[in-house]
Amino acid sequence: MAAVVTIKDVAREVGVHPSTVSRALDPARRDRLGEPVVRRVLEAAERLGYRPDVAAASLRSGRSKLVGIVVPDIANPVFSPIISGLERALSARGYALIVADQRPDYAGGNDMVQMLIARRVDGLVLANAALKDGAVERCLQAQIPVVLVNRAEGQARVPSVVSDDMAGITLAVDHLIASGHRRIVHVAGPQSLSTGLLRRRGFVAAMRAAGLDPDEDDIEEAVAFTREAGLPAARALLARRPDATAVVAANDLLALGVYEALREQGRRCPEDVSVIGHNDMPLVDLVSPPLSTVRISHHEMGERTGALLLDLITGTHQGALQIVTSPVLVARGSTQPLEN
Amino acid sequence: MAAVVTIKDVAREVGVHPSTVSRALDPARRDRLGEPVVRRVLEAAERLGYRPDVAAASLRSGRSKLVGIVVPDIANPVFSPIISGLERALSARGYALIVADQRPDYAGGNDMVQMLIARRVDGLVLANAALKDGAVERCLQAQIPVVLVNRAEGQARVPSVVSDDMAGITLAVDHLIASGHRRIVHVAGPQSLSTGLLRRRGFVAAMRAAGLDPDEDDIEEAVAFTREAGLPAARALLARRPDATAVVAANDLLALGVYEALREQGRRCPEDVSVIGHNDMPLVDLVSPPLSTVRISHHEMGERTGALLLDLITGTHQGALQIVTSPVLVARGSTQPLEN
DNA sequence: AGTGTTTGCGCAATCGATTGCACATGAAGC
DNA sequence: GCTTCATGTGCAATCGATTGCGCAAACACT
Repeated sequence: MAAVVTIKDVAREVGVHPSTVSRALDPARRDRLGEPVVRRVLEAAERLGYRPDVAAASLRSGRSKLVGIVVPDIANPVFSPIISGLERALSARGYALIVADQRPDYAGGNDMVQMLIARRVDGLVLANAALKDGAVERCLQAQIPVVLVNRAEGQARVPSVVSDDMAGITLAVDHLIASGHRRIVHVAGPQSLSTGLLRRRGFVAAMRAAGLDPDEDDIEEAVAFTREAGLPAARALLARRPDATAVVAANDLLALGVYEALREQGRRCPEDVSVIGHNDMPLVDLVSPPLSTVRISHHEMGERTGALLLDLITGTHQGALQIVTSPVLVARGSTQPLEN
Repeated sequence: MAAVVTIKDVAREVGVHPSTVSRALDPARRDRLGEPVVRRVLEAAERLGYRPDVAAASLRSGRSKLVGIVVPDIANPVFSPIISGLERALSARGYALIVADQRPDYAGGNDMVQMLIARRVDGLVLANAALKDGAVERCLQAQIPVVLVNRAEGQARVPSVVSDDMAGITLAVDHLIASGHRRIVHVAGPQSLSTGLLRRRGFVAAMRAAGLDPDEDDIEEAVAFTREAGLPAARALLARRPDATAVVAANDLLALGVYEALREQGRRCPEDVSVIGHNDMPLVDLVSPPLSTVRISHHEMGERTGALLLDLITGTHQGALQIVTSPVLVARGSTQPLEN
């Protein structure tokens, strides 16, 4: 009873050739057939409980209806909504998603990419691209559609979906300036990542636009986008610039590291120093004080990545290959107008 | 140049039959061959850059080296570490992971399970099982190995990996009792989920063990494991039991809902009321006050789930089919000894 | 030396669906 | 009434790897 139903069973049932069933089941090829046959095939397939064997179809056609995503860390609250949005966009069109976690011990991550290519994925999403990334090369020469998400590449060789990082930081800086702050410093992210680089550039540009001219000492680069990396960076920065009244962090985790550094020094946030993050991760509204930040809709980025990739796979794409989403400012309790 | 290398190419190169190459490449079947042949095949495969076609192998052998997981919400901080741990365990042994997000609009979620079965996954992980779950039926009759994680089923028909919920709640209750609390109430989770049910039972049992006898009014069931559901439940509970000095929440998100309810009523935590959660999600150490909770290692649960499932798939399993991990108490600022 | 057994590898069928091509049927054109 | 086409369906090869079976050579044994 649990015998698996194949296309032949359906063909026998209806009294047609298997190839006819194959065509009837494919909406794109359906119209080459007579309407009554199609109807009978569909009905029989339904009744017998036919499920196409993806492996067989994939072997013959070369298409797997599978998309791979490589992420640095699935559990990172930045990436999980991206995966979620992506999965939503893909499954709506019959594609499934393979998630590969980037092991830190494989520099470049070609390994995961190779694995996914060996699995004959129809497309690939890279959520971990560095500014110059070897994995991108591999995809390019494997002729496989690929979209970068969250982080872009140095040269825009491949499509990407990112937040407007420069604009986001500008939002943060302008918010502080509007509150009267002038001595504003920046905890930057790793400069090997587009997010780290662009946010730093954005910081400098926004400050200049306000007539301020930050120098090297106003910026400290954290080695990673983590709380752990944020703490020493913030310590160093606050030591160099004890008169700073506000800190712009390149992301929320770094901002939390700044919180810790301030606490160590017995300085209060926001009374002594305002702090603003970036991303608006879950729960940052509940930390103390509630973190002001710049909201990026990672879920939406995931969905748009999926849509773009599917268009690329089916060859129906038109429109921009570089999608940029607009961040919005979320002011909470960690920033306040400068007193006096 | 980018021509894909098949097993035939390798065979021709070495001067043996394709079947020999197939055997030489499989460690399990390798020992049936002569050592020099194996060596030459391996060398040639490496040199030519041979990558097995998973679709073809899957079609013929019926094994896909693919495992599916169904989760209620990828972005939920409870599930993402599970996925992460699972992926780690699987990829170490050459399996890839397909993630399917459970749409709320499909009651029972058989749909996702069907999709995964149609993709010929070798095994399935269900992270969303209700106490009586139709999806489990499907897996059972599809004869496909399945492991439940995080939530167990009512009857233990299938293997599962869960935290010891009763023990966890006991930890929480005992911690409060040791701090002098007596009027302790419980915000329970949905009773249709094993986590909700067991934690509630655990609460009652632990209280009784301490010589206290909680009644219905000391417990309020939230409709979901969310902050949003926690708020009204906490409101109702605190209204019924205004003299309560401590609240045990069935998970951290509910505990945060309790925070909000207390704030509404102008009561302070922990001075007026102690609150303890469950799970130790990321960032709950940074909320105000830092949340005392019971730590569950979801990442570890994911890894053990993967190991168990692989054993089941390869038929090499021995040992328990119901794995229970031990939670630990994490006391932070939201609980304090009862004054006076 | 002859028989029996093991070892090592080739042969060919097979998994289930897709697809280029061939062919039959009926309609249309002159 | 015969050629020309269009339309709808069947035929069979094919994708790449796996695997049961069979056979030959090498070895063991009396």
